[in-house]
Amino acid sequence: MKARIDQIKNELHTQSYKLTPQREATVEVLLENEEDHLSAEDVYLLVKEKAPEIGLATVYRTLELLNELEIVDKINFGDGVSRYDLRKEGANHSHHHLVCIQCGSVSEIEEDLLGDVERKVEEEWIFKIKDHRLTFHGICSRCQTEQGTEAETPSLKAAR
Amino acid sequence: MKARIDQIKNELHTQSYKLTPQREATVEVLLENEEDHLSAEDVYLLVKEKAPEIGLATVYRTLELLNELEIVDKINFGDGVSRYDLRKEGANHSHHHLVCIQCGSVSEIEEDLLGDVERKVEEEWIFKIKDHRLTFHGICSRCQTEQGTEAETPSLKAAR
DNA sequence: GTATCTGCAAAGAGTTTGCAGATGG
DNA sequence: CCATCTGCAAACTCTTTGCAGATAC
Repeated sequence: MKARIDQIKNELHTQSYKLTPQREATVEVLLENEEDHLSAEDVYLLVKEKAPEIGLATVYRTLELLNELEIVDKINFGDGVSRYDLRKEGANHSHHHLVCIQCGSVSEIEEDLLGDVERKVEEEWIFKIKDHRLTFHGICSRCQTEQGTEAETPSLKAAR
Repeated sequence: MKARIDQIKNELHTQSYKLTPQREATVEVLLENEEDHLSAEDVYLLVKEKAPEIGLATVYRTLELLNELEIVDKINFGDGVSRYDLRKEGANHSHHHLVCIQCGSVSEIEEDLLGDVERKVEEEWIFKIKDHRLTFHGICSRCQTEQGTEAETPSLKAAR
């Protein structure tokens, strides 16, 4: 994790972006919550704990920047907010997501499931694939056993 | 198409929703533009040609209703707008999309490519899949040949 | 030193909602 | 008839932007 943060700092340097404390704190928050698909607001609140003077606009600007540098993926689960998901080191494809329509939890699948599918699409539709988004909506294992559990992740409003 | 519209009307009836001229016009527009991934605004402008008195709010309400009845899918390609995509007759899974990052065009893949993948996910992650969203981002066949074509679909702002 | 970055507040875009009047069944 | 639906405008939410002062390099 130490290594990863230095790597990101380095990436900023190389592209001659300044490494401000705000950007540093934002990256730290993203690393500390890698599993969590945070919205800009979520990130803002967490960064505020480290750097109380930060403004929401700066968080948006930083996330935007990190998205352009392909350090995070901006994703969207159909509720009204963008979420920001750290790319795995060296990954050039976004990973997949399982969104539970009962409790709202989101989990990740690292494994690349689309190798065969992509080969087929590139060939049959003559489409040069650069990235993909794959999300499954359904019932997570916990909700399948624990009947009738209510929303656990209030920040994820039900996809309308 | 005549059949499909009656089927949708029937669906509304069955659920005891009223069949107003506004709803009828909206459904017609969706059917006439099945290929087009219209935004609410797009739908509004098209419906206005048939029924000039309609309000944008009604379009939103109708699209929302059709989404709940699973007649349309509300989808999101990462630009700021929701798009509404008519489900194919009898389809219980959303189809797939190819979004060109050069010209912004969106095309569809009807074929279900995810059979094997879904079986694997359900088994290994113990996740009961109800629906999926699969979008590929890349270069469409036309842009691969015609070098440097500019945005053709101005309504699809580049995903930020 | 100075181009870049920041916080703030205001603006913008998309979507939702409250309400009073209209209307489909 | 009357519950549901509509148009309008205002409200709301998320995100972006303009600006003047601050700061990394």
